[in-house]
Amino acid sequence: MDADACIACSRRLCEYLPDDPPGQARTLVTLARGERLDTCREGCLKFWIVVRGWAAVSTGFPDGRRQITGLETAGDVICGLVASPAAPSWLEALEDCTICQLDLSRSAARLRDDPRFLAEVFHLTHQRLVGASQHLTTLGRLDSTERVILFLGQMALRRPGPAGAPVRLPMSREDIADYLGLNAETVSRVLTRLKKSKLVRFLAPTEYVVPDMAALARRLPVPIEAPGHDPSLPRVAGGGLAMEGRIA
Amino acid sequence: MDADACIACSRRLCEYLPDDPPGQARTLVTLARGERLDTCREGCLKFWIVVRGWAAVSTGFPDGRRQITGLETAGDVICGLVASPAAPSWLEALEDCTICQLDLSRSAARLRDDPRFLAEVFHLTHQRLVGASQHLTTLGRLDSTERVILFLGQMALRRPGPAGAPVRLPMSREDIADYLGLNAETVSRVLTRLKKSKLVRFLAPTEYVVPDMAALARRLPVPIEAPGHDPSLPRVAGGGLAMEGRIA
DNA sequence: CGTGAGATTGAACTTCATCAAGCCCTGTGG
DNA sequence: CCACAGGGCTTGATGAAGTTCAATCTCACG
Repeated sequence: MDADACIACSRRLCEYLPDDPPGQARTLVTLARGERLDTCREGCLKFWIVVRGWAAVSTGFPDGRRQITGLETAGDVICGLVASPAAPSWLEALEDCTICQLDLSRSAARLRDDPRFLAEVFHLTHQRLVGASQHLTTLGRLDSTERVILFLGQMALRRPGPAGAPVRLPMSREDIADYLGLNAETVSRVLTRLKKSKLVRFLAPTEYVVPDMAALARRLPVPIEAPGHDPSLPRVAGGGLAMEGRIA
Repeated sequence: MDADACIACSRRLCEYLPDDPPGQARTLVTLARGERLDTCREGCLKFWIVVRGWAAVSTGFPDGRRQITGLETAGDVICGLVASPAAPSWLEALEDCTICQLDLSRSAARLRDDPRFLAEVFHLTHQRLVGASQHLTTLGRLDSTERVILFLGQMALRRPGPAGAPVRLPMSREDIADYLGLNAETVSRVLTRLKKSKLVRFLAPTEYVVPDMAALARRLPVPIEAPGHDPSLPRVAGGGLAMEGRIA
């Protein structure tokens, strides 16, 4: 198994794998853009950790409408349990990416009594809930310009490296639209307006620079922050006592 | 303490209260319409259980925009940790209601190692995440008519009692609008259109009947189901082994 | 150099918000 | 008992915002 996977996965969920044969429980999957992994319905305990590239948690309607509920990149953990019986939900590669898939089903009986594991999955789920609630508010109460500004700001914050350096957009206009509850043409129009206003500068259709993050933030009624990362808490490497900072 | 509270609370979180003085850790709060309970920011472990009436989990912007992210009634549990540092978030009474407030902070050290408790809060958070993701998709991809139809259908399913009986709307048009990402006038217009189409019949502005739930459902690209209640699993009374049905 | 996917732009149209007026119902005070 | 006040609901007129459809442009790739 590629050691890079473990570097990306700060949560170290794989330490909960069964001791015996390392076999099928942990696999590295490579997805080409557009490929999907389906969330399992019932009776399985799977996790996906993005190792490289960007992927989207999406849901779809029979008539083709699609909503992206989360954008995930290296180190992000998706809990396979998130599937709802209502609408199908899946993980979709926005660009070529690598996913570490953990199947802990065989250890389920043991893990059900393991406080460290339970605290870890609680923390993951809670982080995701906070992110989902913010995104929900974005879709419900921000207009198209505000949504795009917030998106550009958040992507800039999530990119590793110094502030002010170029940000790469790992997805198409249509993907952005499906994340923001808009359509591709609207996204494009908002982007050209933002270019003209000098709030962002595009080096290429998928690469931009934010010259003045504070100026971006002033256009929004909410602070810009990376979703799913609580800046008030130190990131707990190694997992396990993740509730520490919250239950104290 | 009112015994009704414990009847409403199928989760029985109060069994995790410290044994010693029953004191301040468990209080019944009565809220008049519009009153709020603020989510605590840091270092506390509180839960709210709605005993009677309806309340909303809301967030707000400085400019006055409001988004309701969840509608809660008797038996629903709100995890106080849900607060995000970004925008303020609170629980707001939509009508006069009673809330059982549990403060487990003093037991936190013990609970951090209690698998039953951890499984319980994980389950609560997960249910909430599933609901939030569905609502997010609703706001992102359904038009105003679809949103209102889904809302009316879900409220009908959440009401105890036989299908087809009258449903009471415990909230104003503006509250509905803030839940659905619309404004009050639009909600009103959609409702009159639905009345004319005979899909719903209104006995009063806040009471309606759905003569044919299947007909409602046919107007939607998603099935109608009560948020936060996974129909595929039996409701586990008494809490504790709530992960049983999921991790197996 | 052609091809095709993605991005941009324009024009027409639909949907929803905004502003304003009027209605319904309840509670209150003369 | 009636008049009135006020909150919530409804309805209309208008305009802004976003979508749809279609045409064009850009650019990487064969």
